[in-house]
Amino acid sequence: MNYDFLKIEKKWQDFWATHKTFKADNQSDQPKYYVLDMFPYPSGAGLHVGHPLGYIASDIIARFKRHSGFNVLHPQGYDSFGLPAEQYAIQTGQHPSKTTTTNINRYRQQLDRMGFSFDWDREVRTSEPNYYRWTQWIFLKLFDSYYDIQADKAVPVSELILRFEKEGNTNVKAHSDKDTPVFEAQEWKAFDHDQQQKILLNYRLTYLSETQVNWCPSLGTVLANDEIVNGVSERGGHAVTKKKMRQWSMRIGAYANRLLLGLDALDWSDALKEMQRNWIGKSLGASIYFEVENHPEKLEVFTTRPDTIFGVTYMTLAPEHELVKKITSPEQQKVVADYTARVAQKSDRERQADVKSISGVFTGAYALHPFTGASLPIWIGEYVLAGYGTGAVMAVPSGDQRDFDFATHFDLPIVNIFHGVDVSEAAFSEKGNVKLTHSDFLNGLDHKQAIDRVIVELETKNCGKGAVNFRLRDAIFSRQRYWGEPIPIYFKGETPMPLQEHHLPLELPEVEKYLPTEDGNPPLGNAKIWAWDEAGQEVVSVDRINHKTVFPLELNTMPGWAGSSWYFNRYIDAHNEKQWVGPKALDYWKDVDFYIGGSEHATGHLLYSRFWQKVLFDLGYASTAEYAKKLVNQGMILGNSAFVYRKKGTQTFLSKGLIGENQVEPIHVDVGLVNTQDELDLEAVKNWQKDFQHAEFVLENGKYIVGREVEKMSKSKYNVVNPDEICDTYGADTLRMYEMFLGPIEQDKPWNTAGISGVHNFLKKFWRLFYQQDQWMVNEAPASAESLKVLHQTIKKIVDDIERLSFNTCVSTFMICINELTALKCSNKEVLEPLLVLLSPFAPHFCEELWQQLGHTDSIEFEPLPTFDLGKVEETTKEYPVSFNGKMRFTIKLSLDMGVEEIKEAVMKEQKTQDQIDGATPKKIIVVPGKIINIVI
RNA sequence: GCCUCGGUGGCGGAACUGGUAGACGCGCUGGAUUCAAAAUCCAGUUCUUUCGAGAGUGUGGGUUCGAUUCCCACCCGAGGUACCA
Repeated sequence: MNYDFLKIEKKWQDFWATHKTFKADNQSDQPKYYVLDMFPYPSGAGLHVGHPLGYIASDIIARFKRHSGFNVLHPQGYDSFGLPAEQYAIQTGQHPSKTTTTNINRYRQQLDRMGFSFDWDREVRTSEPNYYRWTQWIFLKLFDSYYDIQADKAVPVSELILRFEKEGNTNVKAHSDKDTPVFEAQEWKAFDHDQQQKILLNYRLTYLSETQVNWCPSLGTVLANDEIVNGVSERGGHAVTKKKMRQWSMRIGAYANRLLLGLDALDWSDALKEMQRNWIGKSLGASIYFEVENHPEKLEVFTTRPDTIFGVTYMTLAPEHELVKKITSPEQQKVVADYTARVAQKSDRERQADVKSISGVFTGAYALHPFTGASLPIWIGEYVLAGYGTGAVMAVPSGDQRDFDFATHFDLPIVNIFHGVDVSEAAFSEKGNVKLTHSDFLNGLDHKQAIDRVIVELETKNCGKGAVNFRLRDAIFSRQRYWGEPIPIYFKGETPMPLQEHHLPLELPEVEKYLPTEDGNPPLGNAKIWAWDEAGQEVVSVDRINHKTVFPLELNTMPGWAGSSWYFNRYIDAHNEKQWVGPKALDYWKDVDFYIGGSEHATGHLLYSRFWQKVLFDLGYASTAEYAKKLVNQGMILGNSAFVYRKKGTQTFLSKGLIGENQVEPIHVDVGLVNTQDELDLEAVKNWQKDFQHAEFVLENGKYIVGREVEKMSKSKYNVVNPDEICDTYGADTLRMYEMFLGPIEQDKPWNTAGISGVHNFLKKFWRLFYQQDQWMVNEAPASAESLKVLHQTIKKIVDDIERLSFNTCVSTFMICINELTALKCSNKEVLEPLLVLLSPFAPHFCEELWQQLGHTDSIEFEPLPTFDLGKVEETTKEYPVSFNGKMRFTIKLSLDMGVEEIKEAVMKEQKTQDQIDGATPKKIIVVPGKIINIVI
């Protein structure tokens, strides 16, 4: 019997599906283990060999843990709301749900072929009402909560209202909008409903506000900071500008510190934790309030260098700063207006592009130095960002290079406050031991001492305080798109009103057009039935809005990250109709034990989901404050692009070796047209694209050899390798093992189909220990000592390596094992049976089949892992290398249980007989038990 | 610029806490088998070499009896981030 992988793999995939082998129970006496993959967005392109890398690794863990006696939860689903489906809908008019379903079916087919042990009964799709109902429910929970700074957690708004009724808001310490008014209990009670709601909105964890947003005209939507890369949209690379819009936001800023502190306890890669830390961007410093001459307003700045306060010679505001309009002197009105208008027109990209050119304008107003009372001109400068700190800086040209450059450019004064430092050429921004000068009460103090002192002084004078600032901004939550979760809110005038829990799901309405409306409303503005009848408690026709109980519903939808911020919880109890997750199921599964996915989600999904988890934890719904204590980032599998070389301006293509001095342009050709020797199939390439039909190929040694380059796998580079094709030619088990064999899981590595034969041969070799020319080889005779030693060494190594996620060395270990057993002609059941169990996480179909051939009737999946016997692995004696001054001279066979002194004695004896060193006396002998003996002469 | 990770044969990579560097696989070379091929098996494969040996893990230093591994400086690559005050 041959190794017929196609037949075997089909057989076992069907078996697992019909027997629901991987269905996990929410109740068990076994310990639980939750293995999670980042769920895919089902794109139209299908999977390439890079996609399953993480799924293979997590599947190995899941299967390994089942063998180790765990009740394993290993679910999978689809993040199925998103932009590509909607853009396809705009082009074709096809409903996105239709294309989404098609794509999901294709994904499922491809996933099934690879033999993953997913519990598909728990599948979630974020675009299904029975799922997004709970996404909306979480939105309502956020709407109904505020962040209490004293309790350091989210608390229901009902408690906030009780406090307002009792004592107003003067003593309430909570994260809230800056412009929240101060009121007493009496005043609160006197407010009407709308006024009260408006104030409460300033506290809610999700709130409406007029904010500067990143507006992408091409996509017709706002974008969150993490959706913008290098000043253009992450998707499509379109320009992004600033715009003021009334938008829903999430008060993630309230959690900045906890999100930062929580990282320490997580078993995530340092790189990823560092990315989140930088993104959160905590800095320590001070807030300082400057009086403005002849104006009641105060100018607040944040600085990390309050110690340089006496070096301040002017102030700079961001062009968007709200005080700009108020304080600009009449003479300066025009230049200031021109300047701010010019800056507003620039896109983020343009603004980032000319970071080096200095621009700015004087407002005509002056601020007063809090200690010296000196007049400080207030300027506007592009280099000050509206979004960071207060959007205003105190400029210290001697201590900050940007301030220095600005001052030099506009001829503003520079005061040197650093003793013995020359600041004529550049600012001194080090925080070393240099003492301050020209700094009044700070004279003679160093950086650290001065900061402490000046904060005390600021606080006594009531013009500043020590402060912490975070770079992390609140996350804009509204998207002007169709294919996303509707926000469960309707409007009574200006006041947003939440739907009640029992009204959910608020289902996405049908629309005729998926584009925004002509008056700029989001696509939901096209829906005919999209108003809320308060009396009937139902969604009704928009025509009825003038009726007194019928109100418009929110037209924006939620962003892509909403559904993915909690899906891992839903898997735990995916069919619960009454709750987001049932407490009993949650209590059993709790959190994710092993999470795997790409590091590109560091500042998006992985931050937002931690935020939501903490909110849900504070409110008593989630079981832990961090849902994934262990996270692994799989690397990318890169494509091995193939190039042909066209002689400039001709249709002549030169084989790689013939390029020489010729001017050529490299052109991508499909990697499927090239064999493992880099030889191009000329007939196939002519049929592949019209451009090549009349091409002339110049060959070397009768062949056209292509050039190779490693790049990201992508359709446009024609370097995509389809896993289905690999499964057809080599089988899923080979593909699984080969992907693991390519290199460390966390590392990027190039795909090379040529290398796969090594892994495939391994499986064939292993098969031959069972069958040779149709003859069943397995015998029940006791195995030889050598065979048992090979077995036990293998078990030990594999178990160790899986634990440290070194899957590539696991594959090598299996290969060595089978090579040795083949050499020993070992076909003993005693050896092969445990090996099958050990190998089955890697090559599950292969092992199930042979397991059955060995006479078992149940799946190998729950077979306990074989244990190793150290006595069989270790020998009682061992060859020790003996080196002299680190150089190896001879080996000596010693008993393992010898003590260090005994070993030394034996070595000395041996050394004398060998007469290796010419009469020298050893200074010392170093013995590392089990490893090496070194003699120092 | 700053932060993080990495740099080992022709290639992917191994060497886990300092202990015989290059496991395993690809590729390549030679051989067996075959009419031939495929498949399979065996041997060799870091470089240099006067065949004694010598050099060798990005470069230069250091610690150590001993360094791919630890320390310092630098070079290169990847990812993140950036007028962040």
